[in-house]
Amino acid sequence: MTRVASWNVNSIKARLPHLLDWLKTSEPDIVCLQEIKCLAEDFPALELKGLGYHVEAVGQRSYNGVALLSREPPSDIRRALPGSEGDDQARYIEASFGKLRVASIYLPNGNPVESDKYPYKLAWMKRLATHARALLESEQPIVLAGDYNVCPTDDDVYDPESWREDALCKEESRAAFRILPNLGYVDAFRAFHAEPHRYTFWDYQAGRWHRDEGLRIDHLMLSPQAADCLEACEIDKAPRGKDKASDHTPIWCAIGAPRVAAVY
DNA sequence: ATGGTAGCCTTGCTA
Repeated sequence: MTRVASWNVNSIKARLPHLLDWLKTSEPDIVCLQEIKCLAEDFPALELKGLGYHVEAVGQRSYNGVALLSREPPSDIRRALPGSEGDDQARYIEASFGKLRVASIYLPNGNPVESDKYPYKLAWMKRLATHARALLESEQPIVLAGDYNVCPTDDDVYDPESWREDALCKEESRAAFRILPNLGYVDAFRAFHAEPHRYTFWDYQAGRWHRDEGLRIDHLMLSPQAADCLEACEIDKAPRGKDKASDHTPIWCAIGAPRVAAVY
């Protein structure tokens, strides 16, 4: 059984104590981090190696940045989406851990929608979908994990009307996200939880956490071969309630041993 | 009551 988690930490340096605590109590096998907000060379790798994790990061100064932590050493590391030539934003890393392929994704926010950030988001999502489709040809278990900056439906938003024209909820964003399930990827959280108003992000402002007014924007999207072995998926709200918390909280899933392969 | 918070360093920008 392999446990894969995703957590937008909103600065790895500011969140290192919380991350170390959470790793000790939750013991995930693979962790996908987003918004590390530092250069890869400044990532606090020694502290994580002390807990037995391998570290691979794609960073940039101040903004963005993604990383993979893993018990098993990674192989075949990809550090950008195909077609990202000339795009220096650190938003994608992907690697293999045995037969499992895992990506840590920090999808562009896209606000304000009148700016060039929104077409950048949609173009980035198109590149992600094209790559996600190509990955399926391997017929292997795949987890595309991360901060997608998309609320898939109104059930994933505390106040859908006020968010309807936001880049996280606009219909173009939702349609671009739906390409993944339409290709065959499974939203691991929704495989177990049909109830509305389950969130992974609560804004720092306006008491959103204390009112439980959040968004579900962090997703674990599983290829059919991974979904076949999916045993659990949960949002761990505890880290969001701590002092000096990230505005996101971890989501994780458990993937069991492969079952008997289909025979034709 | 048109704000509020957090993190980076570019004390404005991003979210």
